[in-house]
Amino acid sequence: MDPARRKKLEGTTRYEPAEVEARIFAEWIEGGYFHPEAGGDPAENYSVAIPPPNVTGVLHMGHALNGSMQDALVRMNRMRGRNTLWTLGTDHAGIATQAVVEKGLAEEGVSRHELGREAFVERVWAWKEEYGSRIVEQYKRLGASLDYENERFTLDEGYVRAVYRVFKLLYDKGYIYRDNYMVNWDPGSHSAISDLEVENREVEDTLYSIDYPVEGSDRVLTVATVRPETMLADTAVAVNPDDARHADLSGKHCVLPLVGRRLPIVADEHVDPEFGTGALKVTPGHDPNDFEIGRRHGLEEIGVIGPDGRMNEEAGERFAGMAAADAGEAVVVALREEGRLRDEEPYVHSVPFSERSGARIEPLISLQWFCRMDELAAPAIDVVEREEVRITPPQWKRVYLDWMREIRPWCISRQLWWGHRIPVWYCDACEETIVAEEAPERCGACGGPLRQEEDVLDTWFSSALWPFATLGWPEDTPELRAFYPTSFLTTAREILFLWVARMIMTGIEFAGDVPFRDVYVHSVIQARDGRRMSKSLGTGIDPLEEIDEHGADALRFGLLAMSSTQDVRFSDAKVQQGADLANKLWNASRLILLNVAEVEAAPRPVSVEDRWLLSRLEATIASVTAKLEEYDFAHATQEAYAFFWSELCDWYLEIVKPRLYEGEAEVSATLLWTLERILALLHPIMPFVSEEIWSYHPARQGHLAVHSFPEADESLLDPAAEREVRDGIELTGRLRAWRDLVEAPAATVLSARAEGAAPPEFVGRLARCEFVDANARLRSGREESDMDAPSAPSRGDGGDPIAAVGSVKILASAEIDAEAVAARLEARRKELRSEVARAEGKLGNEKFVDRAPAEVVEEERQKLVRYRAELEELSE
RNA sequence: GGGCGCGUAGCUCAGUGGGAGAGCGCUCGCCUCACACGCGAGAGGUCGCUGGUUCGAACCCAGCCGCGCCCACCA
Repeated sequence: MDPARRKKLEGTTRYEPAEVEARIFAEWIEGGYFHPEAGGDPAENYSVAIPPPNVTGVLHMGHALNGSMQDALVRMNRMRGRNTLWTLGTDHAGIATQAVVEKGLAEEGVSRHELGREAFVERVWAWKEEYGSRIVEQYKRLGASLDYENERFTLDEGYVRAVYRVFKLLYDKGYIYRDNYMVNWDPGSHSAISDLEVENREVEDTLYSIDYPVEGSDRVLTVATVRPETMLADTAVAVNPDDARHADLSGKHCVLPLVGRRLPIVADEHVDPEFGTGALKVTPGHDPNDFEIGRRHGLEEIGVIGPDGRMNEEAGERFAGMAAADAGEAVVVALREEGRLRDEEPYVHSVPFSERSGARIEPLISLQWFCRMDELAAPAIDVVEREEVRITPPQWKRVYLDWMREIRPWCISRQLWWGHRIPVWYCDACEETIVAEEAPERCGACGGPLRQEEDVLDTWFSSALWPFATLGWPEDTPELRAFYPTSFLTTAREILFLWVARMIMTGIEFAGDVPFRDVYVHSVIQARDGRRMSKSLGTGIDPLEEIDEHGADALRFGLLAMSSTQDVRFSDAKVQQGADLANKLWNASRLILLNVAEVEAAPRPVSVEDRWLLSRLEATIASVTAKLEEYDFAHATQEAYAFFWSELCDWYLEIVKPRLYEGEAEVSATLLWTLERILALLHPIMPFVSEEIWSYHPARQGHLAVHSFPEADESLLDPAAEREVRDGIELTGRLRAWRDLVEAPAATVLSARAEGAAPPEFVGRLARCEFVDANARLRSGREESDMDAPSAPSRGDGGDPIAAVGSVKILASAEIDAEAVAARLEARRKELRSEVARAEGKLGNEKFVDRAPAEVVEEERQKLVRYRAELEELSE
């Protein structure tokens, strides 16, 4: 090792991620490791398309978790030598981005309408150029091995071509159509939104009961509503066909108070006779259910609330122009004046809100573009049923299938300016509608001028094409041939329908194959107090702050360790555990790298503990790898941690230190081999610290990022060595515990005699016992180590045993307090008596002996024999 | 209204038919020449409640109590 490097390694007793991470990342980029050449076969290659973050986005904990998972798998497969692509890109995020820029304009006192469409869109692009790459830079901080040389955007030129092609193809198939239909109008973003972008919240409203007089009689039908202003658009009253109370009214009419309109009384199954009086006012223009009833009965559809949330002229001049909520109050006043208001009471119910703007949804009928989904859904259901697309954990498969089987038409038009403007042109002269991938010059039918549809497409319409549009579809590109289908997708469950399902549908329809083979639905990391992390609640935890404070490796390790099949609270302790692990890796590596003899890295076992270590290493590699492959990140991290920390550091390194300091070649080779493999194994999880340490490893030829991933070597598995060392470890622990209990001074070396087979050498050294055999000859202990000098000449010399610890007898010694020993003895006897009683009870139970598996019974018998023997010994 | 899931050590979570585990926190002892972001040894749990199945239940079944999430058109 270069003397300067050696000096740095010697002097750095703490791993400092901040100093390392930026430098290492630059080296990876310099190496071009994350940008693959388009070649090879998708089945052998490995590719992942990142769920594109919004351009307006900043990295949140969900991105960090999702990114850590993807990067772990991407790095592992890249190291395995597969041609690996992790596609990078961002989503134009129509509503969110438009809102950000509009807010900026508002601060300048300008509205987008004053600016005009073209200028506004230019402003958004300018904003995107300036701020749109923030999140990309943040992924770099995480260490994500994305292909930064080829960043995609859902509005870049090629991508727009893909979107228009898909629109045209779906239109030509008759799936896309334009219709007047009930939509979720979001007054906040001033656009229709899809069902999936609506969330229901519990709200306390007032339920008003209103009397509708029945025409030509004294009777009234009392109906109830929380939105009195909608009564102005009522076009019927409905009752349940089986409701005896109203059976005679079918075919008659009510008179709408305030308005005077005649309302037919219709019978419809939807009406719940238990609710109120069993009469329902029907407002097809402003209620989704009533809309359905209206269509069933051919009712008139009247709209009284406009897209601006205000009453229009249909509401009558008394209410026209008022905000809907104000109109509601005015209607109540008017009804009260007319004596039609029977009752009002507080009423808690769930109400739709826009997830985009937070505004209360205004259901209204509007002319929109829709896409019929059932034909697209059918094959997408098949592939999941047949597990050509596997969904993990499996309960989400059914959730997916249930939703897909009841899929409804998708409202794909949005009344925004930022997005893919719908590729439809209208001729006002001859009323021709032209759908085309490129703007036509003039009307094909009459040659008249054309105007393009004003609306843009739902952002998810373009995201649905992500896995293949990013690879150049509809062109037949080398990238598409090499990397489609992608290998897997990790996702939060909240976008299972919004995004995942739609990618599967479009992938099959347009790219000729499923977009990915595996979908892993990950858990949600909640805030520390169990609430959801949210910007508006102020409960978010900033991953970048965590990285600043603890390092990217620590955050990655922590997130993977805390991930689970169920939602979990963010755990600072797990991130700290990751930081501690990075530091421990660094220091254990220093011990090895600064003390090894100059040798090759190779497994060269010469003792039972060497064979044990190599066996445990290979078993760990096999297990961690399997866990990663099955998306069990929590156990993968835990097992890697446990092997490294307890088995390698706590035991093996302590055991072999004397050999290492002596410069023994075999142990040096074995340690370098082990270090190489554990660094490679951990690299997908903790890429920075592993890469940094690797830079000091004598076997290094290139970056660890492209080093081979360890494959478990079964020939090194050694169950006999594992058993022997495990027993030695257990014995060491018991001897240490005994020392503690009898308060043996730390410096005292106990004399002991092993009954039966001698324990491994390390037991004596680590437990500070000197083993003497029957001839009182030193078997191990100080002779082989240069540990501190013997404390006193008071060591036992084959004297009387004063205690037994397992198969070891402790011999009398001046430093050991006899009373403490006696107390310890008694405690152990008590323990043993209870164990004997338990085993006897079990074995005395005939049913247990008869019905339990033979090996379970036999195991119990052996335990009993052991416990009895030890008890007898102690009772002497 | 339907569906899914969760209640295990002080905290956050593993374990899912044969003697209760991890990390953190806590107690005691150690600045032992890789690491005090460390080392060694401990304490701490009627595994939500009640019944059932079983030789045996944290684990399987039923009911109940508490909590979370998703879907759904009850005015």
